[in-house]
Amino acid sequence: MSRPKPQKRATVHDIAAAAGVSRGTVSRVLNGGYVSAEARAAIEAAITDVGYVPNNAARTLKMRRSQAVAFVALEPHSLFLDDPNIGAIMLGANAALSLADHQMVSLVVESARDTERVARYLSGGFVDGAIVVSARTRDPIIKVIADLRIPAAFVGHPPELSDSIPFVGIDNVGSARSITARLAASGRRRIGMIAAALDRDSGLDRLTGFKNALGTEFDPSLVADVPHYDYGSGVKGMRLLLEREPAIDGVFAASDAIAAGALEALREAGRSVPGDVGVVGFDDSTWAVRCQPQLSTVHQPAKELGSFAAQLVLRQLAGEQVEHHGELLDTPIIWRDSA
Amino acid sequence: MSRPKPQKRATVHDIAAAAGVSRGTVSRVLNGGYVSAEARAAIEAAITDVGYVPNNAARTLKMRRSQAVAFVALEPHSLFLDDPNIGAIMLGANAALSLADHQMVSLVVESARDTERVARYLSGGFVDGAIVVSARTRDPIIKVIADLRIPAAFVGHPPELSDSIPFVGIDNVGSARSITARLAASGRRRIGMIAAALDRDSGLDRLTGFKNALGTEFDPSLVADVPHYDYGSGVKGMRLLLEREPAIDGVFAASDAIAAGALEALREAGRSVPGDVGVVGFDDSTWAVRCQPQLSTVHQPAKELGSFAAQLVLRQLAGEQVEHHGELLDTPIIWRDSA
DNA sequence: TCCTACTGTGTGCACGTTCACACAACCGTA
DNA sequence: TACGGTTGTGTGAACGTGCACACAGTAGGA
Repeated sequence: MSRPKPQKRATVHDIAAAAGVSRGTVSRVLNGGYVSAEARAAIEAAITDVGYVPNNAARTLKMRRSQAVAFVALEPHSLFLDDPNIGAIMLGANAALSLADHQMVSLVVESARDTERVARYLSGGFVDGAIVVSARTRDPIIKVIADLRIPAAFVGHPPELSDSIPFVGIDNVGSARSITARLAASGRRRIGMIAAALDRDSGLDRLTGFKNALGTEFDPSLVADVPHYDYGSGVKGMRLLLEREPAIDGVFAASDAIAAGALEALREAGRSVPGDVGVVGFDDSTWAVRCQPQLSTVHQPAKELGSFAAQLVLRQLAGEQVEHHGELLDTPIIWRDSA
Repeated sequence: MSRPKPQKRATVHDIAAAAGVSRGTVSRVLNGGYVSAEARAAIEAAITDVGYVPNNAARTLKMRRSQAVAFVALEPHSLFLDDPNIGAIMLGANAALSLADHQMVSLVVESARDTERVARYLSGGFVDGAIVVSARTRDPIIKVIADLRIPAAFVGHPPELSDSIPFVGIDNVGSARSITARLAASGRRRIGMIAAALDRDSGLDRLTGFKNALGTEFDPSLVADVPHYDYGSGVKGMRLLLEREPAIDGVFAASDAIAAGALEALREAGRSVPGDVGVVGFDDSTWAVRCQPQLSTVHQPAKELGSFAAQLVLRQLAGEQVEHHGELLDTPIIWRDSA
């Protein structure tokens, strides 16, 4: 296997030689310390002259600090292609890390092969901490991260074995209960739910909140269980509900994408929204305002989630002892036209 | 500023001591070489015993290879929130790099501050190469990458100063021409375009293709110029076109998101699609099948673009001399219901 | 004059890894 | 017996950086 040429690059030694000083003085120019004006000038000239850039690998090795934090995205297929929130979470995290002069590097885990490689990457000293998004309870990477004892934070409900790792999320149970209650308060009698991702806490919690809101009126036959938070699942779920209960007049969809699909199925069945059926979603993603009619939904503060998770990691990096029970951000209900 | 505890981790020295051998032998177990069965067994036992993981920073420093490739996303706001393609491109690149046992780390550039920090990261030896997506011609990071002489590849049309950097893209001019021609062939007389992102080559090229297809029939007043590839721009652009030419009967939208917005504006104006107006989009993103009616559009092979760009970088990493004029992938036209 | 404080500079070492080299057994053959 | 090849192991150096330390010169005060 042919290796490429080493691509020789300037080091502190080279600029030291060029400026006629020692490596130590160069280091002091770069990192602060007592340096005479003429030495500083000569060194800075030499630096721009040879186009010197510090070698991060060496610096990291010595300092045990890489100034980088990983953003680990699990199940990226559904995440990147169906869930518009992930982008906002990333941007929020990036902004917060950027302010603290840290680099965010995002890692995509889509296969077992990836899990192993990412674990190697995380443990290898390239990053100081990790933000983990959308972890299924059973994902092996979680145990890896817990074992590494690397400063970390979860976005979303924490998996059970992560009691040592802080998290930030939203109150899925409470939010689902609130919006369902509001839907019921608008006079709807037969309210169903299209529940998704019941293998994840977010999915389970939204279902629980729905049950709580309806209390004794809850009818299990009015819950359609679909695998994903996506549009296609919404179409299928709504068709199923209409088949089971033609008199249905209210639907809580577990995500905006699902709600959009439900609207399509309702249109197909000749029902008007919100006239015949009231529909509410979850996320307040870009889906919500694209639909006809626009969706009433639960606002998920995606950017803030990313930003808060980044803070959690940064605080641990600063040596602070972070309380581990996590934080839930507010989720205001946005009432539009679909219910 | 308090630094966190060094978090002492096992090194080759530790396992060497635990197994009663020298560091060299441990290295040989890890990287291959002549090792006796009993030494190997003792070392492997010690490794799992202390939970040893190699330090990548040290390895990178010595080897001058990090086995990581950066995925640089410029303008992430519009990219992550409006353009569903970026996710697919990322996944394609990740899959290809994963197969070659490389780690993809994606970097988000959203401000000047980011540019500088990412430049430092790229040049600091943490990555062996870079894939750059959606580069505006004028983005400063491009010059940085060119100057670094790091193996790189662009997704999309290459900016002018990147003649030393290979790229993979699609034939925006040809694709736009083809789908416009097909729209014209279906009997439409007054065909307009909602053109977007004219500060990017993709945007300019799609407009050029549109002009080419219409030839002498091209009417500049039927081009609405909007800033972004997003839904809102589509709504505004279509309203503008309807105002300028009420008799318009065909529209080429520069993206599916724009086309979706155009459908909304047309619905609002009481026009039927495809009855009164035929609409075609570009990208074949998830938008295309969410719309009512579903969009006729140009399929953009997003996953393949990512994968191909990764190959370009990997080939350079393997020492291969890559031809620099780039490659254009096929973009079949998908004809659905909107025209 | 001597001591202390401050400014400025050079040298050695360590971070954890890989690799080249030296060397030591062992085996088969001349 | 002596030689060369194979298998197996240990040692030293180097990758590029930052920091502790040593040291030199100057200035001010006792």
